[in-house]
Amino acid sequence: MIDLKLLRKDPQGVQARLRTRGDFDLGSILALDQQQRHLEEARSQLQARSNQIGKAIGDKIKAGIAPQSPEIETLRAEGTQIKTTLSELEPQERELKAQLETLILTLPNLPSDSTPVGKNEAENVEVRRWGEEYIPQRADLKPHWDIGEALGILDFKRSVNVAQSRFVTLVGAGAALERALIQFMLNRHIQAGYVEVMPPILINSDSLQATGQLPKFAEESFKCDADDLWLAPTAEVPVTNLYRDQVLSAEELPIHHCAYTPCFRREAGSYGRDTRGLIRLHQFNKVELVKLVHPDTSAQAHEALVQDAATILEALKLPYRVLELCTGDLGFGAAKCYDLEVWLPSAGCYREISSCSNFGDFQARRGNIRFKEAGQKGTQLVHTLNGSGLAIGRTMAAVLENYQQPNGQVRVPEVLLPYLGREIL
RNA sequence: GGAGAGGUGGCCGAGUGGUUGAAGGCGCAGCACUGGAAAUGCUGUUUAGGGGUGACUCUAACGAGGGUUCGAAUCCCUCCCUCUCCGCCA
Repeated sequence: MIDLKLLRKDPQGVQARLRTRGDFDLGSILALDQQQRHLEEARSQLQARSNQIGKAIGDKIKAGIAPQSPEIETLRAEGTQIKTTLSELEPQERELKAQLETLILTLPNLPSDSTPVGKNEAENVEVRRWGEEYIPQRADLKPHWDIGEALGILDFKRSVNVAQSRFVTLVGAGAALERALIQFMLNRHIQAGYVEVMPPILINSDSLQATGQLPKFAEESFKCDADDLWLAPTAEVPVTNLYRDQVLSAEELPIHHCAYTPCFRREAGSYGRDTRGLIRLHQFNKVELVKLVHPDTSAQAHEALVQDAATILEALKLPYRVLELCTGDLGFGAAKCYDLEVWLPSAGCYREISSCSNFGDFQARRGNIRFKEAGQKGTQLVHTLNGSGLAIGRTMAAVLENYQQPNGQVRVPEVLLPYLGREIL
């Protein structure tokens, strides 16, 4: 959620920064805000008088004046009068506030000053590449689904029986590889200082609203209607929401978490895309990195987060590149975002495997996640960041494709040997 | 699923209609004491919104929403959540 005070103070400035992401109607928000404040002023003045009356009656009764005396009856009558007026103003104000909230919740975050301006993904900026010497140089490279099915470790067909299309069953070495990847990544991150958490993955609506998936992207998540709970689309949601409505002390920051969870996405609106393989499934595993930090350190924390995710790809010797997303391609809540894209030889291109975002105070304001500096008055909003470290299914795809051998076998990346206990899949 | 208890400030915890924004404690900050510290003593310390350049000021908030009343943390209703015991179950 963007800062309403900032919007009030500098509407042009906010408008200009938002325009780099699309068209948004700030005028009606400002108008509602002004109306609401007028009402609030009128209402609070009435309440002040009402409080006076209440106190005066109390004092008089205490002083021994009879409760039924005309003096008190007059005050009582005025009190009743005020109450009638208030009972009209209050619902109006509440309604305005609700409208205002609805509108402001649908506004995306302001891009950071350093985010390149651009219309869409074509204008993202490539920051660097790594590992081109590891790119397989052969003509007969197969896509990972062919490799996996031939080895009998990926079963898409029978998964349709069990669920739907866009689900997979991992068999034998496939399941073992998935587990190994999870374990390997978590161990790395824990070593780097992240505290592992295993959060609930059925989550409530407040949580989704705090991190920005609601109200705008309800159709992207699976919902258990009977219980008013949702399947987490990413561990970002439950992990960040561990701190919702809390006041942390400054010394508790920074908070670094890593988490393995399954993730569930409806992938509405991407029906034709990536229909085969592990790239776009309704259910997939992911190791996520989440940080809550002091605002002064969030930029560095972001760079470090990207590097922590990239380290995994380097350890697996998977070629990748780093993109900085332009304003037009930025996720809803992100102020700044780097994508890591891994090399997929069968497609001959890089595909997203991690998205590392700095949300600034956007999520913290929605989720009311604050911290207090010892000895200072008031509270401040934390900055939240997160990134995949990494998406397991896509990593598996990259491993199968980059490590495939001419005879159809797949070599196991060196760093996974201790986890898998075999050199060949 | 059945029975009961409860939701109060950063935390613990009092408080059943009128200076209760809320006792007390912890924590935190300042001061005193000390060579320095600990201990101790004193003082201060909620958040959010509005108005004002500012000192400051108004309002709201004791799980949420409604009701009674001139006045509600306190009484009534509805909902949500947590805990304990029993049952069932991975």
